[in-house]
Amino acid sequence: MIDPKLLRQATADVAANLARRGFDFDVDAYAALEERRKSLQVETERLRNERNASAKRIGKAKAEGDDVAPLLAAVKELGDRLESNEAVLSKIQAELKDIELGLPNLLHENVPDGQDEADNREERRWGKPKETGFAAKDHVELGTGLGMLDFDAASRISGSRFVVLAGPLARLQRALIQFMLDVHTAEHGYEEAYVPYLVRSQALVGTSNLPKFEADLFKTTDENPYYLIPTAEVPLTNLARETILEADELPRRWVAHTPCFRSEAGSHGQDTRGMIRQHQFEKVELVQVVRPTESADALDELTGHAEEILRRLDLPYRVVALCAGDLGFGSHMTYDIEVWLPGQGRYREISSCSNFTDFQARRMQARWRNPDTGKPELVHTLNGSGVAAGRALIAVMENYQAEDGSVRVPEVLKPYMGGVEVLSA
RNA sequence: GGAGAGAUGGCUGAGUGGUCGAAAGCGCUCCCCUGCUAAGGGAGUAAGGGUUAAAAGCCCUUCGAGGGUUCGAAUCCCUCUCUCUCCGCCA
Repeated sequence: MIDPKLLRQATADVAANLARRGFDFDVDAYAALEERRKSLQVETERLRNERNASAKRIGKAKAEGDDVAPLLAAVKELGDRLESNEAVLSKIQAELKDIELGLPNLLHENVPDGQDEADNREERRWGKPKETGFAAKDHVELGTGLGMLDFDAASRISGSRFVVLAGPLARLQRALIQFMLDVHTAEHGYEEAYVPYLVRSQALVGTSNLPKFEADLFKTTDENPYYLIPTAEVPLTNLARETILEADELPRRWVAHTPCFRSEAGSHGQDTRGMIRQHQFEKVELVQVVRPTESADALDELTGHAEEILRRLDLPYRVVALCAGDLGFGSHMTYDIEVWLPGQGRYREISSCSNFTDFQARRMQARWRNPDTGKPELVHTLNGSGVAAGRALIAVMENYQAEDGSVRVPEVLKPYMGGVEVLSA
């Protein structure tokens, strides 16, 4: 959520910033509603004050044994007026809240202009796509050739967009996850967490997946539903929910491996081949909760933590700054890391690192006590994939393939593979 | 799944219709005293919101959540959520 105060006072500036995303904010409708809210709230609070004062007088009169009947009559009419005012006010406040929850985050000034993926700005590249000397296979061909990747079995069990991994390939994914967790906890200062995979709607409102993106989520059917997490960002960021952290507790850094569940309604037709886009995939997620002044640096640092994983795996990648039109709803600034996939002959997203500033913190009332003011203030939250394990598996398969369809195990994963050094049929 | 108890400020915990945003303690901040770290004394210390250019001030809301009774609710009634204890079941 954008600061409601800022929204009121600088409505035009906010609208101009959001327009860079292609977001059309109806300023006049908002301003009219806000105007009504203001006059009605002032009046309602005045009536409440009157009512409270009367109630106090009655209490006092009673204590002194006076007749309270005339006082009671006077306050009756007040109550009716108050009631009708309150009803209208809460309706208007709910409408305003809906508007506020529907507004995306303000953009950082360094976010490039643009409408979609094609306008993202490349920041840097690491590693060079290797010359194989033969026609590189994609992960589907490699995996099915090894007999370790089975989409048919998955579809018989669960339908499309699921996969079954078998044997050493399943283990290779697990090795990737262990490796990433070890690096982030031992070297990058993250605390490992095990978190719920089913969450309540309020947790998703906190991270700004709800109310706007319900269609992307799986949910259970009862009247008080659980949602399956689309990313560990949801439970991890909500660890700071409704708390006031002391200054010396910041920054908080959490890492977790979880499965992620995405309905991805509307994405049909895209990436239908292979395991690029699945309803269920594994990911190691990094979350940071920091002081507001430190979030910009923290984003660079966090992105570097994710990059380090790819470097150690010796996977070529590039980093792009997402343009205004491609940026996620709650993000202030996002770097995507794209890994080289020889089978596709191009870079594909494997991590997305974002600074949410106070956007999520305001929704979940995640605060810290600023020693300068002594007052609780909103923290800034960040998250990034560190990295997506399913896609990392694809990248390893395609980048470490040999002409005969076998796949070498990357050096850093060998300790996790129980002696297996090559995956072969 | 069954039975019972509970949810109050950063924390512990009192409070069963008005003078309660809430005793006391801990913690924290400031001051005083004390010629050593210790100890003692005093004052202050919840959050959210409105009004304001901003602050001060004033006002509103909040004692798990939602609804109700009442002129007035932390306190009475209803529903829900969560926590704890015991039993059952289970990994």
